[in-house]
Amino acid sequence: MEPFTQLVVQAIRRIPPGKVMTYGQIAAHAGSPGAARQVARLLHSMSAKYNLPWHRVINAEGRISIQDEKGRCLQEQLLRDEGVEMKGAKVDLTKFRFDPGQDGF
DNA sequence: GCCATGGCTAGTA
DNA sequence: GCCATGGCTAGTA
Repeated sequence: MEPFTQLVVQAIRRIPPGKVMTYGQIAAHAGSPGAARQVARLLHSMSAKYNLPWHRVINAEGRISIQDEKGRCLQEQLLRDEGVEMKGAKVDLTKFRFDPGQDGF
């Protein structure tokens, strides 16, 4: 596994329940700001295999990015179950964004 | 809503 | 070449 991939996986693993991170945030944290799309691709291809909390990753607008209807419902459900509120279709990032720097990692 | 970005992978030679 | 992004612009009300 490439170092970037490794760091992305690690970052996603560390998102605590009830918090979210954005694709761009994770990319930046893994040392490649601007590589947000790769994070999305990695999530898609590796979340099952590596048992990642994929549902805690959303886009910079605070929206669920997944296209498939079932998938997006599931993601929303999982987030709500953890206490992440959604107003409209959006998560309030000022409240629920996880910042690895500040939150003790 | 357009398009630059960039790490990865499938698929060819 | 792909893409579960993101940031900026044009164009409407």
